[in-house]
Amino acid sequence: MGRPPCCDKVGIKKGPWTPEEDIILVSYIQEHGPGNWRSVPTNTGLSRCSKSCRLRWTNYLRPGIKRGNFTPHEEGMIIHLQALLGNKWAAIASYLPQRTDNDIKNYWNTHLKKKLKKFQQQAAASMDSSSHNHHLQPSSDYLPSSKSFSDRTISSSDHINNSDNNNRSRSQSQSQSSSITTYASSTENISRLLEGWMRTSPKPSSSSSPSPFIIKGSSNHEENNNNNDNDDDGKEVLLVKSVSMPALNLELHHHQNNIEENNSDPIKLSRYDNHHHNVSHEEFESILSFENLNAGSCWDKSTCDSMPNNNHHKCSSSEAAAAATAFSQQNHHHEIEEEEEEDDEDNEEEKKKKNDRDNKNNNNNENPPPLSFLEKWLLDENVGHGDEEIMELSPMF
DNA sequence: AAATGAGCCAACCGCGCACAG
DNA sequence: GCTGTGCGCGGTTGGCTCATT
Repeated sequence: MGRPPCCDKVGIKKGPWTPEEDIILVSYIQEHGPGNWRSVPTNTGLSRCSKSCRLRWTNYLRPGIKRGNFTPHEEGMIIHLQALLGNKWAAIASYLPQRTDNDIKNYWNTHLKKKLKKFQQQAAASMDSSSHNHHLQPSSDYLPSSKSFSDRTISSSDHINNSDNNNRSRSQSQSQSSSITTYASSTENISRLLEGWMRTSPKPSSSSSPSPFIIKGSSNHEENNNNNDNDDDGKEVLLVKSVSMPALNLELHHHQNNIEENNSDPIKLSRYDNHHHNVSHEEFESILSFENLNAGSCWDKSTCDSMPNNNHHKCSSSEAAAAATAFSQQNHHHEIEEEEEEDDEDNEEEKKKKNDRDNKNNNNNENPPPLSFLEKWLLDENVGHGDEEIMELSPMF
């Protein structure tokens, strides 16, 4: 007996959603909360299958979604996490609460894959040349200068990246211009649509699915990144999140206090997380440790074998991991440079502290396990980038 | 001006997992 | 333990726009 279709194929509308459909869907979810998707088409009269409704909501209508350009930080996150987790877009998206897995996946496929490939080639070339010097320098060193990956890519192939950037901006303007004719590209419509009701607490769903919203106090942090226009006046803002546990079932001990202090937000362990990432804290720490990430030669098969799901593609190349690490570091470095102009003193202090930590972690094995590269990175981001609220929603960080 | 190619992204499809009965 | 149902995930596609020829 074959699996029955999720819904009757007959009479099911496909293709782009219309404003009317969106309004209907949003109104329904406002009233009943997300979930129970099966009943949505029936109760709303939408000629869409339940999956389509869910997808439309999660990828587009859901409030708090950030669209548009990915920041260098986000790029670095994605590349890094992709190297670690493979194409686990949902898991990666859990680290970037404002981005949908679909968005990240698209961005990876259309931008980052190319960038990384190019970067790998450059890294390989650099390694070749450096091999003549009989020793492999740290990844952050064998990369030329302090220029960011993006910058270096531009310098090496301006036309490509310019076109890429142009594409991004083009895509932006395209979205805006095409919104005249292509409704699906306009988030503003939805934002306005949602604005009215987002500030009212949605009724708790009668079903077992809790409301995905948490109310967050007004925050300046939102201003820069949230394109959703929900907090344009700095009032109380509702941020989305059914905060699913970040991909690996981590319990980062030094964040535990924060979790406990802020445990008013229930943590929803997704099924995915529970069943696809049963990796121990130690394993992940080990995998993420700065040493492992930093030295391409350490990113060997044995390390890969300890990875969840043992995805070969994500570990198939130590260069990939090294490139990803270097990319992240370069991005991070680039951001620090940018920050320096604004907040020089604070960053100096932070960098000193960071260096101290790094030195301690690298030199003293008797100390508690070092912060993973990712942790440090994220922590530094949180300190140095008050405007980046990427991890803010995740109690893990 | 028209044809073609490339890039982008929203949406679809199929599969697998969890859970209730 | 089995079956049906609902949901989530990752891969892929289709259609749109812009750039190039």
